Amino acid sequence: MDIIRSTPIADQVNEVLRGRMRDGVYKPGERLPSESEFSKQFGVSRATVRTVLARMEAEGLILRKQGDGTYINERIQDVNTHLGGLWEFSRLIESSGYQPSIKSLSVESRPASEREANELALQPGDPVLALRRLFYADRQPVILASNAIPYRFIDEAQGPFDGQVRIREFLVRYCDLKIAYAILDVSSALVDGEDARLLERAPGAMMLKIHIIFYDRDNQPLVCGDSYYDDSVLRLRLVQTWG
Amino acid sequence: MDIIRSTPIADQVNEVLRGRMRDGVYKPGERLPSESEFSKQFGVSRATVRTVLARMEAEGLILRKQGDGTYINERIQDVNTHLGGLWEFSRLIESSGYQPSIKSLSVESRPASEREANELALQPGDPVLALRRLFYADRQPVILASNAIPYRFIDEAQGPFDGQVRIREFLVRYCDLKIAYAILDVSSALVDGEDARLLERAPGAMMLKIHIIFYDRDNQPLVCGDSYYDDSVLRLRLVQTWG
DNA sequence: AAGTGGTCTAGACCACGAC
DNA sequence: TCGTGGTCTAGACCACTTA
Repeated sequence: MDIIRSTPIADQVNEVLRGRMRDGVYKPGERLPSESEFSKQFGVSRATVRTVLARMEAEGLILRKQGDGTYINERIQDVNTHLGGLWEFSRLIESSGYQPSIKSLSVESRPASEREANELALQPGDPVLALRRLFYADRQPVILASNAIPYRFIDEAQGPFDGQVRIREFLVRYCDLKIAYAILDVSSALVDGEDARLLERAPGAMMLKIHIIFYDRDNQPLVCGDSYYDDSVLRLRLVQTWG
Repeated sequence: MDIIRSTPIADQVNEVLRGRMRDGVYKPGERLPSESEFSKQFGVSRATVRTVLARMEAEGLILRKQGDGTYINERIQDVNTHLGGLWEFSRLIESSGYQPSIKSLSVESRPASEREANELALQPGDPVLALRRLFYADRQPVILASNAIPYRFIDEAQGPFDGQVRIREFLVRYCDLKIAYAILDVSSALVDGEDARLLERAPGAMMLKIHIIFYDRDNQPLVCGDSYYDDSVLRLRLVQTWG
């Protein structure tokens, strides 16, 4: 591997190891080289190797056993996601084996609802940019997402808005903002009327509803939104690990 | 603080800091002492302090800002859970402000269904211990959980079985097994008949369904199960963070 | 006994934010 | 400029598994 300064060494090692796992250099269920072996191989300290392995362990990709070794978790290989899957819809659709695409239904500026104002720390009636988007798995609509962003965040010089872009990228490109964390509420819900029609489901169909608010490092709310998620097509599969 | 060997220093520091947050020594939104300050204060290396803070950051409890400082995230204080909330039902109910209790509906040995056999790496018909439990928030039933454990895991000398115990503790006490990770599928579902009656909901009520399989470090499946979760009473609120 | 991951230290340098 | 968190190193010792 070529070590380049400027991007953290740990990230580079991370990429190389994930690449080797993808390419089958290390096979599912197999035992990996030891930490000191990696340390020699990459010319980095064992501590650095360990931060990389800790990250992979937290995602369930590997299993480490004291006194024994580190093994690739063959059950996580294909599909499964981290919590991120709950909202990184494109990646989720992709990992379920479909071709993801986004259709922008509407991009408009309007006054914030009371709930939006409350969640985004605005006054009711302050302008927000409202995005309404439909996510497709291959040709089938599977997720209907509605988001609101305080209009004052938006640098209009960057326009026109591309409604097909992911929220995270949207915030970077048009607002120069970075998400630090999100709070999600998961519930079940019925879809009706226009929503059902867009999702090509019968009125009264059961779906998962995900309400989400994104915040930045300064604890400023950036975006809020509701998504309806067709769990008859997409599986919502999560991994939970412990120390 | 009294430093005791035998439990890791990082865990002890962790406990002390969480205690101070609970007790209001550090208040929501407030800036914490610097890493080197903690390092001096506890007489441990900065690296140790950092592993503790990293853990808290991953749970969304604190926000760290380079060049500035570390702040307590006031939005996470009260209720919110980590992914663990999806299945550590007692803790979830508690954090929603209710008194949790568990009623054991049935504890029986029976042959594994085809699906169970598949998920637990058994032959169909191999015996499993089937637990059926109802979780209450105060006096209201909110979660109906059905789990199956391969019977060969169970050390009968430890019996009789206590159906009111949590799965994690059950595995430790009766099977000497430790959970390493779990894979969950979240979907929406209707409850009917007996299930609806137990949950005191009308037949055809909408609920969240959580299917889960637990594994140990050797990637051996330990338990599988289905849970119905009344999201009209309990909120399922998750936190997602990024590096 | 040898090798593995788990914990911890002391110290270095860097990037960034506030003053 | 100074203090903060972010990254990395080299080395030590321990606990555990396997042979």
